[in-house]
Amino acid sequence: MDKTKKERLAAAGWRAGDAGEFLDLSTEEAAFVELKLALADYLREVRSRNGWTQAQVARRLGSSQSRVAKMEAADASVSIDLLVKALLGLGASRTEVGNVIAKPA
Amino acid sequence: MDKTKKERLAAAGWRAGDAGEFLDLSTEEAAFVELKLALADYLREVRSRNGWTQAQVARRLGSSQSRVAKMEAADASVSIDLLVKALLGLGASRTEVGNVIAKPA
DNA sequence: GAAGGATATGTCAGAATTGACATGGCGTCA
DNA sequence: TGACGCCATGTCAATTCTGACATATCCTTC
Repeated sequence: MDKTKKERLAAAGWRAGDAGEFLDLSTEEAAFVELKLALADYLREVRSRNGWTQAQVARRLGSSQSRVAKMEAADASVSIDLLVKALLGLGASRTEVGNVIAKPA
Repeated sequence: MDKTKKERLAAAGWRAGDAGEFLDLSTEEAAFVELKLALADYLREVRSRNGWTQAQVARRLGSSQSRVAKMEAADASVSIDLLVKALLGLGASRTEVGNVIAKPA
């Protein structure tokens, strides 16, 4: 199973329980994917909490609706850098970002 | 002042106090750089705590000594993804990474 | 069930990141 | 002084990421 497929699957429906349950993710790979999912989920939460559309968020960040959708889906083409920059750009603090990453879902 | 120069300066000697003191970093840019510096510093700490050389760490991570040096220097060519993967690869937990990011230096 | 707004997915050219190599600097030891 | 180990910096080809566009899928509301 290639890396793309793994991230795709993980991003798709494996937020219940540990990602990498019967996927062949090493523990570090699983931790990485989970960390990314946590940020993606939080991004969506911040957006909906403020009643924004993906297009509005995209405008704020100087990006596009499709990329915001991919961010929220933790798509394989989205980096942690992008997610962190997006959260900071929407007003989240460094501490807030850290807590999202640290907290076990 | 361009982005590269800013990160370079910040990475060089501005860990005392807030980066972006008299640099023209916006608050989000400053938060991003500080976050990156925190991870870089922690990487160096983990390495020295274990008594490893940069070359040894590089071997463990499947990278090179020069890239590890750049990671620890929070070089502009280093992504947060790379820093996070490095820390996880050296045995740090997701929570540990989150705490490093969250803690106000 | 057509229309419209919102979100999802595929693709791609341009930009950014990465491992590797070369080389330079620094401290230590003989 | 020279040799050696460790860290820093510059460069670059290959890979990966990103914004943008096109298009598809969902929901509501009428």
